Amino acid sequence: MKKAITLNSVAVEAGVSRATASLVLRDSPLVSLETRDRVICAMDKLGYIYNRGAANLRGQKTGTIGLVLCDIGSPFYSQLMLGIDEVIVDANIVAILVNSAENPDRQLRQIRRLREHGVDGLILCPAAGSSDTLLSEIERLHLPFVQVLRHVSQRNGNYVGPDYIDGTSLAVTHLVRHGRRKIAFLGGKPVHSAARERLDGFRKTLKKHKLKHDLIIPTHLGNLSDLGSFPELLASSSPPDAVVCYNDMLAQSVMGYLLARGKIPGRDFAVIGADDLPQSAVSFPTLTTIVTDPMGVGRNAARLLLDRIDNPTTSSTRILVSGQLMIRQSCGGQLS
Amino acid sequence: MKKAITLNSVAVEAGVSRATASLVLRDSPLVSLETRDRVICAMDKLGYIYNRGAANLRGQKTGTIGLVLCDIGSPFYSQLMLGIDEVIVDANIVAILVNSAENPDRQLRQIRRLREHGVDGLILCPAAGSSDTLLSEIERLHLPFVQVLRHVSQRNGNYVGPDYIDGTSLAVTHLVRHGRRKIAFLGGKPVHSAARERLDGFRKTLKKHKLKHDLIIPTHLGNLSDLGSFPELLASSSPPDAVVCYNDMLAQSVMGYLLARGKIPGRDFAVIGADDLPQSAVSFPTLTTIVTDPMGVGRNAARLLLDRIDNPTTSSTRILVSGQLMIRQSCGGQLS
DNA sequence: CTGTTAGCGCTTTCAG
DNA sequence: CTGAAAGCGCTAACAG
Repeated sequence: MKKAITLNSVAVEAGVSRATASLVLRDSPLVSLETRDRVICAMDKLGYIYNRGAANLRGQKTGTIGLVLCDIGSPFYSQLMLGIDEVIVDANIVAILVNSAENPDRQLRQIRRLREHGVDGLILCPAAGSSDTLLSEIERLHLPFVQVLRHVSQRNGNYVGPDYIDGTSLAVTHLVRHGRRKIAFLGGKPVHSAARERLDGFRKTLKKHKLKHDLIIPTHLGNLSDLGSFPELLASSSPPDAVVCYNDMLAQSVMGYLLARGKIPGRDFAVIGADDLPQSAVSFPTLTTIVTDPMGVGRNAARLLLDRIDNPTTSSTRILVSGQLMIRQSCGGQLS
Repeated sequence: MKKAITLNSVAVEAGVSRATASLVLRDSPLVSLETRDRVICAMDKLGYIYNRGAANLRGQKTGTIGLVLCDIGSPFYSQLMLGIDEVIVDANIVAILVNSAENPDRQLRQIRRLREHGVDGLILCPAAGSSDTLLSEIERLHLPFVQVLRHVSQRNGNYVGPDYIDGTSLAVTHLVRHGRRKIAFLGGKPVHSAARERLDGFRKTLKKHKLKHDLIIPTHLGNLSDLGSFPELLASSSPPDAVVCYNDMLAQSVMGYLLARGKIPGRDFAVIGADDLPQSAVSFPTLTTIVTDPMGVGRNAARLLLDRIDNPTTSSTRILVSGQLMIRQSCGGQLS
């Protein structure tokens, strides 16, 4: 390993002091043009690389944020990251990605690790089963944070997520308007706020229409081929005529299941998903879905976090990205 | 901002010197049990947080690696990250994720930024159109790196990727064996090695079977609804009877297109994808696909990088994760 | 087994 | 406009 090129060597090469070189680094207007040029030349010549680690030691901010997701394997989170990336890249900030894998212990370990690395803040999608002490844990670390998609507490902490209640409600209303009367909800147990809110919207709206609202079918969301008791229900003497799914992936799986049995979604049975993933626009049938705009959530979350990093004392904010329904063939749209 | 808790305050609290406390931090056996306990107690009591940034200033390694992807929005990359995460998490290493968005300039900027943050190495999926100076650029930064999925140069630099040539070849052979004679390739221009290798495997194998091998349809992969000239070709007087697609997402889109026109993939037309994404096992029809094992690629890449970080001088390694064909309904499998 | 002493590479007063 | 000097929090010899 050859000797590293430090700001000092640059300064020597340019014939100035280290302090002056440092000023050039940060585009300070206090340096003469001539000197600046000389320093910049020296940097190029030596192949100088700025050492942020050293700078961080003095300054407060590291220019990194932590991203704690519970399932980095899911396409939905990819979209979220895209939105986050879009805003942090302009702020010259970089994201450290860790995976809690829905495991609260691992989640905490990873958060601590992030803290050791000195991240300026955290975007966090709390693992299912996170205890409500999670937030105070993070606060004890003096880390600004914003929860996305799920929240641990109804009141505390910043939160950005889709309006699941409203979205699910829109979906149910749409189904009812299209004459569906026996509507099931497929997917997930109420293990976190995002699932609970969906179920709330589902029940509430069915109740409003005086319809049966207990057709809730849990599945293991990590496994797309798990449709829970849906097959049995479908084969029963009074099968449902529509299903709202936890997300698009599951909805696509249901559509596959129906098609394989000769039922055409959108004609014989209505299916609605949630998320509006790109593939939902090109499948057969195309999928009617609750738009949750993960990129938008990501953008908002990142912006909120950056703001909180600069103004740590501001009180908690919650941003609900309002949902809308993308109507396609699987319910309501024209089947070609 | 209250005074930060440093190792020094811990040492004072525990009544030892900073050096001793530092030893405790790193589980050195040179500290008496009794002292160790006292120090650990002090840490807990004070809520001490290890400052890696400061440690990095002395040591060589930061315990971070950079992950430079060209499209963090794609589900395929999610799987890759899952594999990488699996191995680095055990090594107590954390990944900084950046997105080149297929833009070589942005890619270089991001790599420089990672370097400033002191990453120990790089896992890099080179953006389409990366010039061959990219590798020397990175080497000049003294960064160990491994390319994944695509490579800039045939010979230089570590590389881990699926065996696209072989995989595509398997697909074509399978189609021929099932009586398909007019086989098209859908998706992508040969803008990077991963695309070129697919096309090579495609042409080579068709040639071997003495079949027409020029039915190559470029599409814009970022847009799933872009099927290029496929619709026209299908409507022409001598349409193809099978298509190998660049990836599963595109294959699903094609299947949607076919179904919407009353053609059943696997019966009237054969479709093969690539990647074996989870949804390909539950769609209708289920998708025959070239398994590229993104998680496996990720695992191998991460392992290779960690090895190269420890042994920087070792010569370049290339790992081809061999492909296989997952046979399902869209070609060869039983349509229920 | 524990303490002393130098730095790592940078920023930041404070004087020129 | 430029330089000198004092750290940021930690590790790594080297002495005790």
